[in-house]
Amino acid sequence: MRKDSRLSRMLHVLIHMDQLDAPATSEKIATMLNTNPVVVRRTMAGLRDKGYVTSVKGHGGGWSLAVALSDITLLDIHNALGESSVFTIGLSDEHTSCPIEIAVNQAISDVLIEAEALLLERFRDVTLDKLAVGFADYPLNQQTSSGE
Amino acid sequence: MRKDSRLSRMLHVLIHMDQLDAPATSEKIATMLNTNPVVVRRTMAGLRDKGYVTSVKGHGGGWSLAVALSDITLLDIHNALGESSVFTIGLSDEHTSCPIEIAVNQAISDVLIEAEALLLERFRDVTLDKLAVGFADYPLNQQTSSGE
DNA sequence: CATCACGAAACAATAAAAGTTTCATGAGTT
DNA sequence: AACTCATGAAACTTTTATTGTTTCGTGATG
Ligand code: FES
Ligand code: FES
Repeated sequence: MRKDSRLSRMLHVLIHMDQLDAPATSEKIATMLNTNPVVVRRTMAGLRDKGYVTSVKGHGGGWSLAVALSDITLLDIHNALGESSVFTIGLSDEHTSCPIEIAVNQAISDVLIEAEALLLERFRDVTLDKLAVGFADYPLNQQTSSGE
Repeated sequence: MRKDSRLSRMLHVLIHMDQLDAPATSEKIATMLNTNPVVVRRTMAGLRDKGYVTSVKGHGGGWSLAVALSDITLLDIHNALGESSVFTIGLSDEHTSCPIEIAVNQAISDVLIEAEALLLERFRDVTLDKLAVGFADYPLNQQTSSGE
């Protein structure tokens, strides 16, 4: 089952951004993530809509943090990415009037809801500044001539 | 993100199978699930390997429950299906030596592990006989002339 | 006014899961 | 023994969500 690493990647980016003076361009972020600028814009758009980052066009433009890392939680970013569900597990819907299917789906659903609630609760407890430790000199804008 | 409804479907099938006298063929199960026999065999193979069902070739062959529903838990079936992870959320691995990526992944991983542990614990608490209620007359081998 | 960088939309490539086809084998039936 | 039914296994095709790409428009800087 395919994994969605956007949360991990965006957190990584945001924390690096906090160490920058100038905005980070989509191009630069894309290089850092081994992807391309359009994908970066697509993903960051959700964060901008929620007000966590701002984007500026033109010369010297790019992406900047709009709020302090201490005011952003994992849950904030998770929500901003608009992921439907955190689980790979889904329910069947072929026999919606079959009492057995109903009972089975109810049982699974109960568990998923409880587990997701715990997960979101934990995500809400972690602010990004707690993760910005020991960064030393791994800035986003550093020219890594000797790659990776 | 794609959903995996195999757990829900297999539970449904197993409970219906419990109400049958004769083995259920892959063909019959496939019809019930709006899929095809090979997919059914592929999925049920995992359950057979763990001993929850048996398969018999030839005339009158097919799939049968090997143990009582009360001796099978949601966790058993979940494990038998061999799903790697229950989450759509993955970790990044582009900069494995970057302390920020490490911290981010650690934080996410901690939460996922805790949430998955809760989920598996709950799955272990539910035996299939608890779901086999009010089935009335929806047998797997019933000829539904007036479809679905 | 030239360049930079985002925004948006359309399109192509990728990859995982599901679906399909084919053949072999074993188990009952006649 | 011959026939039919049903699983097992392997190779292949289709589907679909996501990612990646291309192109053009717009605003901002110098
Ligand atoms: S399968 Fe449960 S009733 Fe059609
Ligand atoms: S990005 Fe965190 S260091 Fe290369």
